[in-house]
Amino acid sequence: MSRWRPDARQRLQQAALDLFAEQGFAETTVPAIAARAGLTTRTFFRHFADKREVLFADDAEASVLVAQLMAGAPAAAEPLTIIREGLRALAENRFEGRKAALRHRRELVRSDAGLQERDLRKRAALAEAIRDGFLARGLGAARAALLAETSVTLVYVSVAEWLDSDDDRKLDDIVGEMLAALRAEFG
Amino acid sequence: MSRWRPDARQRLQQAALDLFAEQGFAETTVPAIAARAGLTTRTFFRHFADKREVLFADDAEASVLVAQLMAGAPAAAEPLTIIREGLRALAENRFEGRKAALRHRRELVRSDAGLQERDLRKRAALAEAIRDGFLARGLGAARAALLAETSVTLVYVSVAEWLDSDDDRKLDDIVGEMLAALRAEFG
DNA sequence: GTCTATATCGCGATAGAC
DNA sequence: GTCTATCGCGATATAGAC
Repeated sequence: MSRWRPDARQRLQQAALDLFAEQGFAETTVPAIAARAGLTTRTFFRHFADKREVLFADDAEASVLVAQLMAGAPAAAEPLTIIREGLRALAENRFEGRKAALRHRRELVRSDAGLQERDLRKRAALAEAIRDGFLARGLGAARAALLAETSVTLVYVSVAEWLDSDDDRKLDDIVGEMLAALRAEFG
Repeated sequence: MSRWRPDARQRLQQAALDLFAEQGFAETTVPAIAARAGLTTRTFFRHFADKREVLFADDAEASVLVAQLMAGAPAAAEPLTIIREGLRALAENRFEGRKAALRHRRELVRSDAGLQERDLRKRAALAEAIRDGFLARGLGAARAALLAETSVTLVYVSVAEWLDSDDDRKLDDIVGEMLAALRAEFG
């Protein structure tokens, strides 16, 4: 029997999400989150670097997934093929099936400038992971950066369209359309 | 004889830049900035929303410039033409001739996560300005977003290359190369 | 776990500008 | 007189140090 109830991190996360939903992000203090989880403020900051991070804690997994995919792709694979396959895996693993939760988070992020900045940082981190993957595959710096940034653009524009739409279109189908649109634009 | 020395905003900005250079961003407190400018902390926050904003205060002008350019372009102009012309104007107006200062700012931004986030937000604001410009020209939402994000990618990847290079290449020439590279990639 | 620095913002008063 | 910039004081929350 342990001194602490388990899953402190999860409880903090849940408490935070609940309070954000109830009273908004800015109006929710860290002590309030910690109290609801039955923990101290100090413990909160041991699990999350700051209040914003609660909302993006598991976004880092996307970068890890991307790194694995890119390292595992055949040596001869074309960059564009890698991107298409990678976006498919990303859509399937990290987005599909979470539409409602992602919509909800999007609203929260829209309500606070600080959250928007953190969101952008996660996006930038994903771009870096992709860029590093291409660098590791021997591409030049500029080309790797260009491909990485464009990949992330595809993800974000597609996800936005997907979250806006009420039909049952698959995210990955939208990604395909966006890629086609991009090629039409710059072909 | 006035009660206040004029240019409070400029003095605050200069004091901040000096102190950031001397002791770093995180180590510089707002009271210290205000004191060096001969003002109070409260006055600092009336001019700048937060400590980070001092470094990016005039980035908003880029969005204004973009909005003007896009509104002024001929109705029949192709999106890609508008982008090419816009990036040329942007390079000329906001980057060319400021290489040393921009390099210095980049170092500062690299040193602090909060500054990185703010930098990304300014980048996002530029993308929004471009997207809005295309929307106003009647393009669909997805197409406008795709073109805007790609434009900003071109700017940032080009600027990074430009700041890294020690030769005298013009930023706009690098932009041209990047656009060509992008077309080669997705053509 | 406790303590504390410092960012940030609200409020009322004041001093010149127009 | 009204308007705006500034000051001075204070309150609170974040975040990090000890």
